[in-house]
Amino acid sequence: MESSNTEQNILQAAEREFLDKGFAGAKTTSIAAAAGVTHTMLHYYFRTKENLFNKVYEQKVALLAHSVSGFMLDSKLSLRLRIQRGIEAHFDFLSANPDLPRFVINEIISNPQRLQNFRETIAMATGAFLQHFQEDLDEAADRGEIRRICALNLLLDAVSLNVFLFIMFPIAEAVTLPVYGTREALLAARRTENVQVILYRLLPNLP
Amino acid sequence: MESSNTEQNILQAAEREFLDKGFAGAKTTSIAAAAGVTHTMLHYYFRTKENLFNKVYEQKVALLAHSVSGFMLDSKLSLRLRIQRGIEAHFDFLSANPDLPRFVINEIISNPQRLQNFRETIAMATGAFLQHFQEDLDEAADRGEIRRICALNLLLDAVSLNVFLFIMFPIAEAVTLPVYGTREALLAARRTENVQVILYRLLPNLP
DNA sequence: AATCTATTTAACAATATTGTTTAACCACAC
DNA sequence: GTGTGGTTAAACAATATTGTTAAATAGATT
Repeated sequence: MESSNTEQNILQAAEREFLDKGFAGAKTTSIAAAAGVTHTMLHYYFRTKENLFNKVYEQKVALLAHSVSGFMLDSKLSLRLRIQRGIEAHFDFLSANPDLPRFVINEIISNPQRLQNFRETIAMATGAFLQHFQEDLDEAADRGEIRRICALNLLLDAVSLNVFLFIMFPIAEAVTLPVYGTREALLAARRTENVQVILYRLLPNLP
Repeated sequence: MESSNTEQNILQAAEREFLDKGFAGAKTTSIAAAAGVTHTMLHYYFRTKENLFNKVYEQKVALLAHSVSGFMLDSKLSLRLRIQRGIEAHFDFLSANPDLPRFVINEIISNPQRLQNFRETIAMATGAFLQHFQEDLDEAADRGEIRRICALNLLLDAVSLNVFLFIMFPIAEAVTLPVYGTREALLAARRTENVQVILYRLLPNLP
């Protein structure tokens, strides 16, 4: 018996289907077919489509939340280097999970109730991080290492630069393919550029 | 008789519904109800759901394509000022059409065929713009007014910063509300910040 | 051997959704 | 007045989709 195997197959097929087509666009029959199991088995394991979706969704929300923690490398490196590494880690995470942000936001849009459930959680988690991050920024600014800046703005800048590419990938690829040629070249170029943008943003005015 | 009025009512209701829920999530009955007309009328005017969707979609793709042209202000202003105005115009356009990018990309993801139809169109239109823009950038760099930069990178930087906020608005709002308080304050802050990021990116190294 | 679980096949029920048809109504134009 | 086109209402057909059920099989567990 490959019990957990079948369950995993269904979950993986469901993940692919939900990510591509959203909740409404995904069909349980199509998921079952993609998973190589019968329609009956899908309901046997998950009873309802909603149930199956929630399993996938919770897992993905947790992943997305985790992705922000990539910014919090509290090493002994310089602040600038820490920020650089944080952005690169975030970018690499998105490379491995390219349609995660679109999936999560789409479900929130079509079902706003979902956001309410963890609205406060978000505010608290990021609030704590931002407060600490702001202190680091201010201290570095006091030492003249960086330009003075609002931590929230810096965070949004970095996340915007990184996430946009993956959310709009097909369009971005269509626009950039004549220049970069390959997908890999595009990713490499943007990974570098995003870091540069933030570093220039932080570069202090020379005296 | 309010013939054109009914048709417009349907189109507007369809737009709202398609933008919120996507093609699969939108229901013709729900659209008809929202438009205040009968189920029959919707089919009388548009025959099929697909038909109605295409009307909305084509209109939105045209809008999105048009939005890039906001960057091309060929005035006699300095390059830096032209870029600043272009970004602001783009941001304001997105403020007025906040879910346009998500709508267009979602449909492309769930129906990749759509992209093929205007893949070359995109490449050509942006290609022409980028070539001209790159010349302007190079000349300004020669004069020492800005840092030398790839036009495509600059375009992606600006568009990323602007578009991300609107695509992820509910999440961004949840994160930033404790800091900015209101939606308007958030928008104003990001509008300014996005321009700043690009201007710092362009700031030449002092000699 | 008896039992339990995973599995397939097949048929079925319930509902939602898209799309059509018909009959009737009303206003306006000719 | 007659006809035309927009409109409603109601019923209907066709299909898709979700979900359930029953019967049979086979491996593993007891």
